[in-house]
Amino acid sequence: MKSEKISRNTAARAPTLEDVARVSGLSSMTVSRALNTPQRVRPDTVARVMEAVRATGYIPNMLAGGLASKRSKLIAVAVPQINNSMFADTIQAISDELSARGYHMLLCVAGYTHESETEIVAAILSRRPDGVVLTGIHHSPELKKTLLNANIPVVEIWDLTPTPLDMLVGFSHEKIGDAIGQFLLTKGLSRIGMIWTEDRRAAQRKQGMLDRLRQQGQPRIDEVVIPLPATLSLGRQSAQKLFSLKREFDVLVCSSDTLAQGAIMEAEYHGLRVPDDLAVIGFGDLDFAADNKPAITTVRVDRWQIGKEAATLLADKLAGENIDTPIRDIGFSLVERESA
Amino acid sequence: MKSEKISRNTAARAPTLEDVARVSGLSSMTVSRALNTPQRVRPDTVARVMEAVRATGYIPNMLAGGLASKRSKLIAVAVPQINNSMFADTIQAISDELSARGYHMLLCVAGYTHESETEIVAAILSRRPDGVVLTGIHHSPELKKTLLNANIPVVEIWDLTPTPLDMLVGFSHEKIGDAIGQFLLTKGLSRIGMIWTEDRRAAQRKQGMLDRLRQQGQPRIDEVVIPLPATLSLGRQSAQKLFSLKREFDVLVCSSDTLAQGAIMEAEYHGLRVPDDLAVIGFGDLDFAADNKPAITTVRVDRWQIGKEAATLLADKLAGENIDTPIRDIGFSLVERESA
DNA sequence: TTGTACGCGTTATCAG
DNA sequence: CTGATAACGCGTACAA
Repeated sequence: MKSEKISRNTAARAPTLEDVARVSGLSSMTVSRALNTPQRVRPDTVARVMEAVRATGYIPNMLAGGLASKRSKLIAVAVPQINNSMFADTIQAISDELSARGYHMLLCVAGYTHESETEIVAAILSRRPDGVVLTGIHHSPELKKTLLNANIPVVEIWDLTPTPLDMLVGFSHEKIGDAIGQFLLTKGLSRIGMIWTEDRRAAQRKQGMLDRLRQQGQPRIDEVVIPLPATLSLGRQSAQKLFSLKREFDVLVCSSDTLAQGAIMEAEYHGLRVPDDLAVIGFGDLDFAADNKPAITTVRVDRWQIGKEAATLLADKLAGENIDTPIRDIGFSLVERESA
Repeated sequence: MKSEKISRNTAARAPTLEDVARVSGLSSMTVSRALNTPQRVRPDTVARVMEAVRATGYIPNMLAGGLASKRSKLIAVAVPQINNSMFADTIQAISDELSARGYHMLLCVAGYTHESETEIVAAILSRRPDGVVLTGIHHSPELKKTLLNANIPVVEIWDLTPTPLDMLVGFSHEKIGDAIGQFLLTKGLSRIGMIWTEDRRAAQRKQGMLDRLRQQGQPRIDEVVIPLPATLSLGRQSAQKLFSLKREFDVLVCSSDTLAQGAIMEAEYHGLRVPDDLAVIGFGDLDFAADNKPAITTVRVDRWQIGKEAATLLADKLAGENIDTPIRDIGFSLVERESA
């Protein structure tokens, strides 16, 4: 018995609530309360507890706490990619807002496929997060079932649908495509080159654009499809491919500002003046778009706001507040600058 | 008693190991083994378990598992910022490697101050992560004590020191500064403008550069200091400020490629040809650097590799492997391209 | 190969 | 306001 104690001590077992209780001469339950709901404990008792916490170097064990209380104070966030300028601000905003609300963020890369997302989310749920943020609205049936079954708040982001799993913060990619199409029509830009990434949301924007353009007859479009993530290099290469077609272009429409920046660079390299000889349109209003030379005409979406609202929705709902508008369309704006 | 059971059922309580055991007609312990160490269970028993798992929709509870086993399968990662191109690739690499090794990533924004990092890490430890990744090597004494006390593997990244807390993957900022200084000397670029962010690692690079330059006499340097994160816009503005000094510059040295890109843009806007009239140097070799026009002369560091090695070190150590080289200097290379 | 007993560290609940 | 007791769901250690 005695040797056991000694070995335990030498193993430097992390102090527990029990240890703090012993040192402070209180029960572990009182210590727990002093830490979590100090207003329900006499101030001087709280002080005694705090003193003992310092003395022991106690650090709460949220695994145990979460198990007992069924609240993990964890929010799981699934994104297709982390090193993608499009999502980085959103993730940062989620993280900031969550930590202000006392939550931690479990960040998972779900990729762009149904399969991986489904597996990832199943794995995620084993952490018993209090809430989940999912990128996009297209999920496998199993995913939906699993998530509904888990019975925790979910926010889908970066897209729009009248029928979200639970809550949603995003915008309509179709409408953005439509707006771009309208813009092209208005400007009389009919010989179109597209530099487009493969993901589903980009595809929706493309569809919206085509739908609009086809109202005025069949548009002439040449397209280069590229894998994610979009880079300046891919933008240049793709523009190069388009130019090598030896066809005249009025405009290059790109699925991200990064690609647009590359396309502009390549155009100028080929002696084309932007926008006089060739217009270029991007998407995202990334931080360089406004200051690029020429400044990039693009579609602005408030990536930061998406994250902030998503986190706020979750935290509010978990705080028991009533969510009157679980669907938040944060909209977008076509920002006409120099490049088109 | 009976009503309790019913209420529990209607409350749709998540199925537990016990439930799976009941359905499969086995003990919960066997189910646990079938799930975690299937090789120690008869194949047909495993099959029965899997069947029951499907039937019940069981999802393991890692809070309970972690509490019992003292292994959370969680790695906490603290970075100053998420939406910072410098760290994004590293984070992505950590995430990828960790998930391949069966770990999840708790991502925390620690900011650039000691205080916040210390608090963050204390909060982190309450999740009982199996390991921690910290950005940088300068930590508060309390942080070190807390971390050492937690007795878990730690990897510090993005910097170099002979005395890490535990393990380390990074490179020497001083040496990079030295290399840049040497480059300037070799090229005869003596009228220097600096566009520099405020963070500590950038300061180290600056110091290294100055030390080298001073070996050849007192260099003439004008500097614009900017807050993080670095943006193209800040690069342009800073260059503008420098130009407004009405002094002649041979070179603009920037603490990141993003700033360099902006500086180049602003220089060209002022009718200066890069590098003929003015050289520009960046840092990071971000994905646009090589394809910028002119291509940016910069210092390449393998941000991806940092993340991959950091995660591997942790996972290896946690797997009980012996780590012979806990300090990994991944080095850097000065990439001379068009801008300088 | 499978099962039993117990403990992990905390919180909910109810009693004082 | 404080304390005793019983979960929470799982894995360790040992027994069968």
